[in-house]
Amino acid sequence: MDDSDDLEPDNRAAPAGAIDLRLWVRLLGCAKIIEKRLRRNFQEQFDTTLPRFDVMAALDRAADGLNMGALSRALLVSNGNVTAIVRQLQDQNFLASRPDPQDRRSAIVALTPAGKAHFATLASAHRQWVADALHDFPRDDQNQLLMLLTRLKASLSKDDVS
Amino acid sequence: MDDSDDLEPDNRAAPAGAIDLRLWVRLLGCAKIIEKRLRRNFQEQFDTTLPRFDVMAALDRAADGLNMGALSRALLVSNGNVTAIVRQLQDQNFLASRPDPQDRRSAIVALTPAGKAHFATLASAHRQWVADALHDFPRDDQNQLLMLLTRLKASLSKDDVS
DNA sequence: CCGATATACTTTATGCTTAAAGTAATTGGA
DNA sequence: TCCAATTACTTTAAGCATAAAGTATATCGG
Repeated sequence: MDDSDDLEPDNRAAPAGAIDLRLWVRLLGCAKIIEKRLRRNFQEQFDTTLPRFDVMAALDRAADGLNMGALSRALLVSNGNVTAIVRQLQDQNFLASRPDPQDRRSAIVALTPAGKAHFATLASAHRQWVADALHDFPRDDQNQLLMLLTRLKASLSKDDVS
Repeated sequence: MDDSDDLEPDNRAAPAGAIDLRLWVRLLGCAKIIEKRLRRNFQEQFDTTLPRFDVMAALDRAADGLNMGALSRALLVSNGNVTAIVRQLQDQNFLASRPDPQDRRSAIVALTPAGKAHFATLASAHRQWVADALHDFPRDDQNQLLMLLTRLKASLSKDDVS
C-alpha cells in the first residue's frame, strides 16, 4: 500500500494549513478505499452500482416517493445525473414514476414492490460489507470518529456554498 | 441541507452494523462536500480538475518522476485512467515523458519547469480552500480526527483486497 | 536461443458526474 | 388576460472511473 503520507513527523513547525491538508488527504483516502470495495462488491455480486443503490436507499426512506429535485438534493448529485440512473432502475422495474397531480412538470418516483424486495437484499449485503471494512477498527474509536465527523459535517454546513 | 441521517437517537438498540453504517455515511458525506467545493474551485479559478491536480501533486513529490504504474498506485486509480490525464497534461506542456532506459515498455513521467510553476500556484490555492473548508472546525477536533483517521486507514490496510 | 509467461501500458466499452443549454409547465405582475 | 420570469426536468458535451481486451517488451525455463 501507499504509505507516502504517513511521514512528516513534526507537526509543530508546520506552515498554516498543513494540518488541514493532512486531515483532508486522510479523510479522502479512507473514503476512497471503502468506496472502492463497495463498488466492486456491488458489481461482482449484484451486477449493479453504488449510485443505483444510493437512489434506491433514498427512495426506501421516503414512503411516498420523491421527485427528481428532492432526489438529487438528498444524494448531493447534480440534477441531470439522476435522470439516467432513474431511467435504468425504471427499465428494471425497480422504480415507478407517477405524475405529480399538483405540478405537471414534476413526476414522483417510488420503489415498486420488486424494488423494495431487491433493495432489502442489497442493503443487507451493503451493511455487511461496511461492517467487514470496519472490523479491525476498535468500537471506541468508531464512536469517537462518528462524533467528530458529525461535528465536522455541522461545521461544513455553516458556510455552505452549494 | 439534508439532515435525514441525523436522526435515530438511540444507539443502544441498534442492530449489528448500524454504527458502522452511520460512520460510513458520515465519512462519505463529509468527503463529498469538500471534494465538491474543491472541484468547483479548480474549474472556475484555474480551468482544471482535481484528478489533474492529483497527478501533478504525486509528481511534485517525486523529484525523478514516476512511471505510469507507480502513478496509478499512488493515486488509487486504475491503470488505464492515468493514461488520458497524463496525455492532457503533456499537451499543456506541464509534463514530460522520457523512456525508461532499463525497460522500454515503461516511460518515466515528470513535471516540466512550467509544470512545477503551475503546480505551485495550484497547490497554494488548494491549501487555502481546504483551510477555508475546515475553518469552523476546532483545532482540537482537527487533531483528534486526524489521529482517528490515521488509525482507520491503518486498520483498512490490514485486510486489503485491492 | 526460443517459446511461454509475465509485466507495463494503451485502448475500448460502459457508466457516473458536472455544467450548460434546451423544453415544458407554473407563477406572478402589468 | 397575457407575457415574462421562474422552476422542474432532460439532453448534451466533456471528463473521470473501471474492467477487460489488446500491444509491446521483458523474463525465465528448457
